[in-house]
Amino acid sequence: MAKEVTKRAENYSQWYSDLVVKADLAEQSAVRGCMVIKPYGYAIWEKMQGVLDGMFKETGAKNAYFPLFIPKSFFSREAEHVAGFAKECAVVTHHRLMNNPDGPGIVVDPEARLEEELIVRPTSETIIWSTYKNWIKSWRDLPVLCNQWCNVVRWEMRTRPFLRTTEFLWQEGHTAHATAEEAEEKAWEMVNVYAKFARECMSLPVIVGHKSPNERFAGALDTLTIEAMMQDGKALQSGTSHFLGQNFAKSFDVKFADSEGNLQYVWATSWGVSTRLMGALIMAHGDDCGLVLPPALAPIQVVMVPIYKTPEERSAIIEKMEEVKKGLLAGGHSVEIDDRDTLRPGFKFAEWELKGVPVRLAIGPRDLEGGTVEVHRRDTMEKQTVPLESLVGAIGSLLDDIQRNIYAKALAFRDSNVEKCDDWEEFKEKIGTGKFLLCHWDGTAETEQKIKDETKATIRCIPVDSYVCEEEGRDIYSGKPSPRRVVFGIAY
RNA sequence: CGGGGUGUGGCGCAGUUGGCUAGCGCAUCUGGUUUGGGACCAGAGGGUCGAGUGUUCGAGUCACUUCACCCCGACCA
Repeated sequence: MAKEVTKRAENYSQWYSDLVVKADLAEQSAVRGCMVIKPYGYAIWEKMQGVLDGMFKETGAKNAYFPLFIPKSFFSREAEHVAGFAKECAVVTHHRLMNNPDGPGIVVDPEARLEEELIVRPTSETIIWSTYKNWIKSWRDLPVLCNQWCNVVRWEMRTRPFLRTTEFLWQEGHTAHATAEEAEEKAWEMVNVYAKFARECMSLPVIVGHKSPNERFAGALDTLTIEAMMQDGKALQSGTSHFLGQNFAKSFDVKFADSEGNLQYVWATSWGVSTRLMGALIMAHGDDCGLVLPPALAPIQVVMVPIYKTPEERSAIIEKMEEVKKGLLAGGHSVEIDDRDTLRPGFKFAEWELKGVPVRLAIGPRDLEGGTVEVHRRDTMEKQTVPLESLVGAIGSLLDDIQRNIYAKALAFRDSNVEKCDDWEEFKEKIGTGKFLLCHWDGTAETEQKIKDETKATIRCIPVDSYVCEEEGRDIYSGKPSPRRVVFGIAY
């Protein structure tokens, strides 16, 4: 039996297809780089959506929806933006199919060619700004704060489950402001919303910072990011917030009359997070037994597994469990009783562990007699026996503790893999071993590019709230002066 | 698009220098015993070996062609 367990552990240490598929989160479909998100995986996404949506509303944003198809001509307006996306777009050229006149099957009707091709949105800046043009006339119309939950398509050359799929679900916020200061402040507000969400809900320690010019969003003046470290030491850009300046306003001619009657271009931001966060969750917390979900995002927080021999015992235990469930539901926890009669307890234990359920309760004849419950926590895999009467309170604080512990564990891991580095030879040696290196950088794109070419490492961010190091030094590569250290890492 | 790899029951794989009836594990179905950490025994069903062409008395195995997928790179959230 020990052999069997070892074999499984080897399988699950492969983070992508194996863990994800076997964890019942997703199956890769036959379509290139697309994903089926199964109900359990989708439930996690819905949880994320719910929390984030609430946080957005607190900032004053409102949800809206814009079309999936964007006329090609919209893309010709913002040159820099298009250069960043045009290479990877799906294009609709026809609107009808017909029976194949030369044989069996269906073909595209050549008569049904579109006058103007439609682009399946890779992001919605162009269509949203075309719309904002009509919404914004006066300073009284500002700010405009819209968010959209939708899917987008980017025809990437290389895909990875959850991290870079051809089609993905996301949220994109687009705001318009009267002043640069207000827009910039909004960009910061939103990156901080993401950071708070990552840290408090996902138990994911992230570094907030600026992107270097090379890594900036196409068309942005400044890109703010939250960067996370996965368990292999690689970096994952988990969310971004862009200060777009007046680039889009100028390209789409969005002007407003200020309080003195002067026409001005608006100032813009955009911000988004995607189903990539699901990948972050899996890779940051998962272990050899499967997923480890933070209680705040777990679709099921507590699962109950009955242990019995006879039908009489079974009904008595299930009855007791229903009672316990009521108490837990009243305490605000999501609970499921696994009353499947065809599976043995050990199998169920393993299955729920795979799904990452934070807490498992087992009740058997012994517990029934003694008025106790066996409580198992997923993060540490520890078991303890708790008296029934104090269970609800115990579960509440246990869930809080798990939420904190997962964060602490991830933070400790990251801290132990971030170090300062001032020597180029040492940099080359260490960067491939799964570390973030805090190094001096001369601020030029050329140096960054050279470092990338030689080591695959990029500047993950210029940090503003963790690992901030404002000290004079010399660039790790060029030796030129540098005012501060930045975070280098190998990214997904 | 370059470099490498893999295609054999639902899943994961073995299959020798070509050889006769294509195997194994998991899963499934039936019956029984089990049930506090992924049960066991007995039996059963399920495959035109990715596709095509060729070599051969004979091809899962060799050659060529083609398709699909995976990994590495360029691109990227």
